Amino acid sequence: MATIYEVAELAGVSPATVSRVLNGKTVRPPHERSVKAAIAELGYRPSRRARSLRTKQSEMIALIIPDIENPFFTSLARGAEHVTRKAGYSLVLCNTDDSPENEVQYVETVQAEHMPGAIVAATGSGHSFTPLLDEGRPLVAVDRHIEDPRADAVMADNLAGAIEATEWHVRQGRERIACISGQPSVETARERVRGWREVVDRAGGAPDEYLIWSDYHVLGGDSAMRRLLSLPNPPDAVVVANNLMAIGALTALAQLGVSTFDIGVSVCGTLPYVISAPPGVHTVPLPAREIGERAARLLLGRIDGDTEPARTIVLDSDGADVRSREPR
Amino acid sequence: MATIYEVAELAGVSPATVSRVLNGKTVRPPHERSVKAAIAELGYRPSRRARSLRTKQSEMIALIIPDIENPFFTSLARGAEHVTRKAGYSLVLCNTDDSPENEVQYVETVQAEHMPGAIVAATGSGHSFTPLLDEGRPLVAVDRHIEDPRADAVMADNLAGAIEATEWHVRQGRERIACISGQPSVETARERVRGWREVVDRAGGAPDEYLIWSDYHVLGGDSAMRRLLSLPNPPDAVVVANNLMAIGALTALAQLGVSTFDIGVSVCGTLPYVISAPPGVHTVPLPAREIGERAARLLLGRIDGDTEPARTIVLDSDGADVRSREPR
DNA sequence: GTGAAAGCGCTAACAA
DNA sequence: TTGTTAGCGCTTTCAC
Repeated sequence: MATIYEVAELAGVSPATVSRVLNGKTVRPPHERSVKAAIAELGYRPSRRARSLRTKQSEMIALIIPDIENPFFTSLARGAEHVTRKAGYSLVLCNTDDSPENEVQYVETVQAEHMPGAIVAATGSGHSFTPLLDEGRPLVAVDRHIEDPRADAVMADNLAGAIEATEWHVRQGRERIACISGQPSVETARERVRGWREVVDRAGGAPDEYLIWSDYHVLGGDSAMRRLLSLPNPPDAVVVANNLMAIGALTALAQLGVSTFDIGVSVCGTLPYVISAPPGVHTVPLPAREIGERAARLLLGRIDGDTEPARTIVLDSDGADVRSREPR
Repeated sequence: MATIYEVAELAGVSPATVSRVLNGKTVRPPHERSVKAAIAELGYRPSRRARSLRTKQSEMIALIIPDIENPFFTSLARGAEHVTRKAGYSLVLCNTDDSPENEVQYVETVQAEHMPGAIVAATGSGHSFTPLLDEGRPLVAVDRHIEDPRADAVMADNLAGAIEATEWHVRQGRERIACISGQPSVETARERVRGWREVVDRAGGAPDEYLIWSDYHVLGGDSAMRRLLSLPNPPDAVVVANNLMAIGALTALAQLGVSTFDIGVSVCGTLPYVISAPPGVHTVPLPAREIGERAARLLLGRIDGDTEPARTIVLDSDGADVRSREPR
């Protein structure tokens, strides 16, 4: 690959002048022309790493997520990629498999590559990311908060979503509404339980066995649903707290020959590629793509020097702003 | 962030010695100890960009794919990420939306960041990538070939898959087997049509209207299926050439109230998260994740200096090797 | 085995 | 407006 020196020599100017042309500084037109000609002739591309070493900037953003195979994160990634690409940034895909060790490895990568910031869906509390915040790198949490007041966040309105999911059952005339959620260490799992409980309590509450803390995976939804069905007094409706568990739960129903007429299912999240939503199934979409887009825009703003206090952006099912909160 | 000089000073050695410790060269044990202590104390991380500028190497690989939201590419990405992470490399997610302009932009990113190679599912012939091959950067094509003998490739056995998908219908006693494929410019679409035709021709062929060149998207599958059903002499079975079109086709059937008993469906690819495969639906899985893993391993080998002639690795539905071909 | 010094390709002062 | 020069943080000769 050609260097700036070769371009300079071919164009008959100094490397500094080439640099100026590259960076849109004012240069006398004839010089500019010959520099551009030389660039074209040599097929020259400025070296980002050399520039980066000098300017201490980098156009590389980390997207740190637990599972790219979960369609929620896939859509989120798509949204983030779209925005970052348009801004001339590249997205580094960091899949952690929900493992803190992998998170730490990727934190080190962010440091080693001097990435100016990251979009993060953390496993647990997110303390792995403290080093990055300490160094002043902006972080935008997505889907779940990071336990650090310096990080921005973009989230769905999980409470409202769970309330809507549960109220739908009520409107259908269901009276024994259960809930399958994720692990209690996960913020969204807790929030959705809170929404479910709020509605259920208004109608006199639900027995303890109606709440199952599962794991957000397909198999977890499957076994949770089986457990609910085997109860002495089984529910007539279930709120499922995420997309993958919903698939598991619906699979269990299908295999057991139980119709969604007998037991209604309402889902916090979008069912990926449902061939045709069975009757009795309701879905409260999660604006995954919009979360990714908003997070990317927020992060780019921070990188650009926005020093406002950290914000939490909450999006409703349509991806519209619910409210913006000041630092927690 | 601390630099190698600060570490050297704290450890009472020269930067060169610190560098040697970092790179595992032989250094007198006491020195090594004090250097390591200094590194720990300062929380020092070597700057990859500085090292990269000096060594002309980089641990960043581009994954260039048309659509991360297609579960096939999602799984492929997952496999590639897994392998590259273990090898200390990072994956840059390059989503092209099937647009050559975006491909070109990402080719420029690969150059600017001096990435040593890329995994590529190209739009069209893949000529966008010639500059990279000209510079000697190894490329591994996935899913579809690149029209360049210098690029390796890892693919599914699409011909065999389509044959199996079609023969399944034959075994079910179907007699009028149609095919919904992608655009003829796409290699996999052509291969799968070839497989379908091979089986169908053995049984006396199929009318022209039974072959639909659609577009690999959900809506394409939907409208293609509707078109087939409205034929004067509609088929009693359909081979659908990819996962997304299969979803569209099945949705159409469901909406029209046609059962898969009346019209069998056989799919080249994996149906993502099917709640329960309807009877009369058959699936020939595509080893997406394995393709990603193999491609990553192959690419890392090339980066590592493997200069054997370009190979095409073909994997069957289980992800096992079918054969390896010499350059085409 | 270790240190001094040069240089990777770029940008930013500073002079001219 | 332009060129000269120094330096970003590292690795790698080359002496010692």
